[in-house]
Amino acid sequence: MSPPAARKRTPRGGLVLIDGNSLLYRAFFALPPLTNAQGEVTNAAYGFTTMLFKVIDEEQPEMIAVAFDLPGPTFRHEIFEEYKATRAAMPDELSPQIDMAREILEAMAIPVYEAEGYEADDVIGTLAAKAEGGGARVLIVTGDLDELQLVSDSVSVMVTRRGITDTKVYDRAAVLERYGLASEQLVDFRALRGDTSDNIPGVPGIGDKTAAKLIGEFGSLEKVLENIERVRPARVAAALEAHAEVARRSKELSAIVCDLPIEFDEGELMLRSLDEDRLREIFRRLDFRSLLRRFEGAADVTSGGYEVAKSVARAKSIAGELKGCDEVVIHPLASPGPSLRQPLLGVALMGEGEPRVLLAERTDIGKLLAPLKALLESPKRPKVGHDLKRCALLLARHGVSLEGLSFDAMMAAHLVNPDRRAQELASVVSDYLEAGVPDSIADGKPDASAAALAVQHLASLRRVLEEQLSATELEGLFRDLEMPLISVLVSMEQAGVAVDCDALQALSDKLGARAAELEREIHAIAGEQFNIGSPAQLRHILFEKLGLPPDKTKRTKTGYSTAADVLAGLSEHEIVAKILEYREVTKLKSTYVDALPPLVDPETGRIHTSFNQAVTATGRLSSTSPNLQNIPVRTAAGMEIRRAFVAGSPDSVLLSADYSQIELRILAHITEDRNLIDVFRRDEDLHRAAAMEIFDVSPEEVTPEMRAFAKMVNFGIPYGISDFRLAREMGIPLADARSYMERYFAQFPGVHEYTREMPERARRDGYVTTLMGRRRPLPELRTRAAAVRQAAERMAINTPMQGSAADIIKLAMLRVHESLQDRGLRAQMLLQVHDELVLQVPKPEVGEVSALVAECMSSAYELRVPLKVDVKAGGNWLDMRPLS
DNA sequence: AGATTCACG
DNA sequence: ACGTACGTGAATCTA
Repeated sequence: MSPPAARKRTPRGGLVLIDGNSLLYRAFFALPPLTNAQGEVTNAAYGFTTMLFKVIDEEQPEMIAVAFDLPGPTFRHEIFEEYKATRAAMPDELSPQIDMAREILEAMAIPVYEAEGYEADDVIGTLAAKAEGGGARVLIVTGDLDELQLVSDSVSVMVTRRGITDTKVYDRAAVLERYGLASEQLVDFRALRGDTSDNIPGVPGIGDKTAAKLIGEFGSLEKVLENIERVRPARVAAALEAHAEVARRSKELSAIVCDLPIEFDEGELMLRSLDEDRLREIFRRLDFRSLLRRFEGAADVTSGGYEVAKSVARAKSIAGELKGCDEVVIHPLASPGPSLRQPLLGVALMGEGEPRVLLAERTDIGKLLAPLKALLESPKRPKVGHDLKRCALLLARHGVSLEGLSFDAMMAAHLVNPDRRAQELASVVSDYLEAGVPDSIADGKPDASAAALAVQHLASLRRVLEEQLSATELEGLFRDLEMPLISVLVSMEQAGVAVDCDALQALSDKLGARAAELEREIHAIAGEQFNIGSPAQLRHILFEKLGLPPDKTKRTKTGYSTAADVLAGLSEHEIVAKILEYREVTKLKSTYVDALPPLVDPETGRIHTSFNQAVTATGRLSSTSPNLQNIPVRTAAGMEIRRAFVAGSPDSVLLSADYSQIELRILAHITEDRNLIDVFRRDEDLHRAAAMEIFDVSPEEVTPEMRAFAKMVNFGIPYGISDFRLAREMGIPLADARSYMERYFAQFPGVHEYTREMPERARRDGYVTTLMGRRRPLPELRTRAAAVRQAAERMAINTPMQGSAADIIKLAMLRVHESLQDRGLRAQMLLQVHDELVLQVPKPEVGEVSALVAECMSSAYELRVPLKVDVKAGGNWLDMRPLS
């Protein structure tokens, strides 16, 4: 990298304006508290300076300036005393860093502007307006989204996102995409919505959505207020009416002043040569080593003992080196986030020597990876990493299909301790290695030194965790189940699932209309406008205004519960049913119908969920962004959503295969309960059979109520249900529930023994295990606090069942995936929903695939009872017909 | 950020 | 004496 002194000046380079305070604040909170040799904290000054160089390097501006706030009140405090009143005072470690930054700017010959009684953004707004008037292009750099209001045809705004180096540049189009508004309307938007960080009040009850909708519809705050009678819903209109003055004042506070009396002197703004000697002195004093290197000649090999490679030539020689190694540690450099949409900025690799960091700076990452493609794709060259699924997905976007996944530290750490949610690299390292770790490592921040450190740590982690796996007899599960499953999940996530957005749009309109209608009716009954979505306001209406008797046994921390089951049992009052329907409709609309279409990948036209393999304490997968494991199915309205999940091509169908009562079959297997085993072997109706036992009646005498009761017992057992809860759910006396449970246990003695013995055994062992040896420590079983201990006892009962089911379907997934490949079928697994697999299948393959999937699933693991699988197929996830 | 509610197995 | 069914993820309200 060339020192900035040698930078070229492009004639049309434009003006860069930097919000000094905002960037320093961002850097201060984003970076670990770095200190120099004297113990002074320097993180903010360091981050600010890095950012400054980055912008100069990348933008090559012709002119540049930095604006700062001055201490003391501003004109905004005169308008509104409380302005920024909630803001904490500047941290002690930050203020001296502002002086450091000023000193660096002086050495770099960059002018600083400030104005008494105004903030840095007013100064920036003024300079931007003047520069724009003179025909210059302007780029504003800040950490403050409020400055987006300054975006225009020739002014764009670069905002920091996570950390400081991850930024996004907003032009008019980007503002419109994010807010659905023109930049000029953002002031109006903020006036309505308010801003807690600046303590700008806004209108109570109006959030992002409503504010954007109103401004989009009417154009400006003034237009909204003029047309207040046209504002719907009435609740919002009332709020506007009551707080119109606040909104007007909020607008005044929010608007950046663009006409301060500041002289605009092009000569002063021109980017000039910096004072290298002085800068070197400052950087040395502050211990800014990586910045110092810029002035000490180009050195690719760093002092940290790793090499940064930015050229294809170096990539080739690294590929040569790594060929001689048994295995390769690999760690991607990318910003955190959904892997399929993240750009890959580099890759750290380590064989037997020092780490090598491929960094895509001027060369496309695909070109850098090309020499390593064979190595990365070879199943015979084992790969070690952390979250290899993410790594594989990032590489796949550049045409590299990572194979030979051998050791994933995230997965290993999860198996060793599944109750620990945070499996980020940094926390795994700090748990298992005696090494302090800067947060930057796990964040996967595009930082070469962090990535180099990461691969070094991974090599050590691998040894430590392997020992732990072996000590807990988890190697088999790790090696033969979880590691191979990673590639299967990669292929499922890449495939994605097709969604009919038109159908969802139509459904959204329908649900929106219904919600509005219900809202009107509920307000009419209540006799006032209120936010039905606010439990606090709802409580007030139901229990105080309407005087409904609350269920005093159902209290939350903030008052009486208004959860659906409580509400349903509350009263016959007509408002209750309407509230329940309102809840259902708004839930479906916001969580699914409106949330799914924006998640469709523009490149594939499909939704790509992320399956997390290292989250649940029982070994299940989980699914995020979006969660496709909780798509509605239970209600009529919910089913419409499932119908929008489609095969994606006219010559394919969706095929769904699910295990029938897998957890209870596992229970039969574990307990060896004669009666339960027989029920499953004879493929009887389990709930009917249980009802016959409980009520001592013949098959024909079982009434629907009896069956429903037995069903509840059957489903409750795996959770360790209490007689108390059973009585309440069923609305029967406790004594009755108790005697029915006794009858149930008398007929299924093995089950009874299991529910008594399992917690006891687990207390002795300290953990429970699943059929395939997955382990969950339950130290709470030894605590004296009854509630805590009993909760752990229920986990001891539930985890072997839920966890074994997870083991079995994971094994089935491996076999399905492999069988499809072996047979050269085009069918593709898309989703796993705990006991169900969903595939997309070309129509000609349906017969073969259906048989294959059923076979793989039912023979995945041999139990004392058959594993029954039901297979269905159809054009969407709802309308499916049974196969097999 | 935490609490509440509710979607799924 | 104590609380009362396991495991998740997401949207929304509130402080």
